[in-house]
Amino acid sequence: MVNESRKEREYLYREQRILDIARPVIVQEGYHALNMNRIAEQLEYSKGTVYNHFPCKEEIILALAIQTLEQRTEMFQRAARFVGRSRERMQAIGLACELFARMFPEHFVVEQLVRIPSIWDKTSATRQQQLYRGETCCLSLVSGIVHQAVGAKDISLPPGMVPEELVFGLWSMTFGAYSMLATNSNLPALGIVNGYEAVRSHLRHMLDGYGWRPLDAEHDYDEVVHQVMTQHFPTEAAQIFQNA
Amino acid sequence: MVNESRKEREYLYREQRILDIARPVIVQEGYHALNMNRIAEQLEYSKGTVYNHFPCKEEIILALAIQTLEQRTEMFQRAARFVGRSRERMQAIGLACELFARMFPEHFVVEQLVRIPSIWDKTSATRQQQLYRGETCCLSLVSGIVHQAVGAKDISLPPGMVPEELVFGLWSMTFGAYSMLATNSNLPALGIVNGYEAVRSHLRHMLDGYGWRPLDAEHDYDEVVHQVMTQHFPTEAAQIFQNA
DNA sequence: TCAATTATTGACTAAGAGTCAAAGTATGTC
DNA sequence: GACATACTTTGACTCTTAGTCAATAATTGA
Repeated sequence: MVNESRKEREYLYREQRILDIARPVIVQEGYHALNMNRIAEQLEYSKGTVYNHFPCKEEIILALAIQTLEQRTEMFQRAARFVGRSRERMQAIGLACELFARMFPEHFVVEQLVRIPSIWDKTSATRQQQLYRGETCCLSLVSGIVHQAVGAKDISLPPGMVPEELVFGLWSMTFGAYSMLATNSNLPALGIVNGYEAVRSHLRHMLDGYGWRPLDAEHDYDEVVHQVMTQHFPTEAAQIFQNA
Repeated sequence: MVNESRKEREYLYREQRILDIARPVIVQEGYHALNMNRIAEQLEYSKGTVYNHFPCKEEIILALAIQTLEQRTEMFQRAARFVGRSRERMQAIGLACELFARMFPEHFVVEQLVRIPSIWDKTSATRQQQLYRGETCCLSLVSGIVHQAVGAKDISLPPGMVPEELVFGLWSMTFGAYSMLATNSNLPALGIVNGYEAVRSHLRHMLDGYGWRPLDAEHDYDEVVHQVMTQHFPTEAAQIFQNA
């Protein structure tokens, strides 16, 4: 049984290596540059062996998306540990989200790729479920904070709106903005110079619009950001804001 | 010269036919189902002739994106003609945006496709410029309304924020939400039942958060929507809201 | 030691993007 | 109407790459 687990470990290690080979290729040279011959060559195994791990190219893309989503979830979990009022905790999530987007801008490219129907449809239901579970986990974490807010009467949602739909709004805004920042080189010409700052402002104003207490003007959220950063994301923050 | 222009007309007509053939294939069967042999066959011309029109497959995708963007711009222009206070006119744009998204949900799939770096990089600078011009036109239309609002003191933007950055927020939210609605089949399971309604609410609350007067509570924006719909989008509204 | 099981290989097939020399068509001139 | 010139269309061809699978190699357990 010791051998069995050694083999298993080696198998998983090789699977990880395939992803480690694929990611920089996709990120730096694009989807078309990613081909199975090349992966096999770099892996120093034959193509058939690569196909033992992943039944098709698309499955590798999905595996990459799942991996970054797990990173993201881990960062969200860390942020959610912040002890404070509901909106302070949401601010912590907002910071985690921005740090994640700046550390892994390619995530949004891979995420866009994997959603292309002709790619998605080729992947296995098992891995699709895995991505969905990751998404669900991430969303529940955030909607949990909204539930806390509703419970504490820090916010009162419009009639008919559930916490998940509020999270959908925050998610849409960040997904839309970070995707465009990653792929639309026209933005600077349009006058959008500091996209990340704009997103921060929009999220705050949106929550203000919903009347989530304490409002931006009633509280020093920059101080919260500072605390979360030093307490929960010291290395990440140093990496991202070194030049700022 | 009459002959010359007849030939030109025929050429443009055939170009349009290529796009008309390509669009349903991409929408219904996906990117991979779109191949040049098939287009040539349906066009009843040879592959070489198709290549005379478009130097590569990717260029067709970009041409499709430009076409829908033109549709969108036309609808935005119609909405912007609404005479009223700045936020009423923005509400008109919001309606146009939703109608567009519901009439052409595939636009967001094509838009996502065209931004994939390995697709984008194969297209000609000329057509890229064309898409950028379309975007610029659409965005200017909307930021014009924000300028009107600032001028009329209906809104006062936070220090350092330009009107274009506010529009970037609205754009991110709608692009993100409509893209996910078009490609993420996990949303209902997550509790997001009526995405379009949620987006409407988020946009209103975000503008409220920025203090754009008259606030949602101070004015009957549903009445504005009704007016814009009957005055500027009678057929579209009938088509979309027939069952609502 | 050896049979059975499991893993690896890479030549092979299939499909589709993109090319280009040859064939076909239109136009203008005498 | 005959012919030269310019432009258009064609589809067989090459090339790349996804995916397969019978043959080969390695591992395991008795």
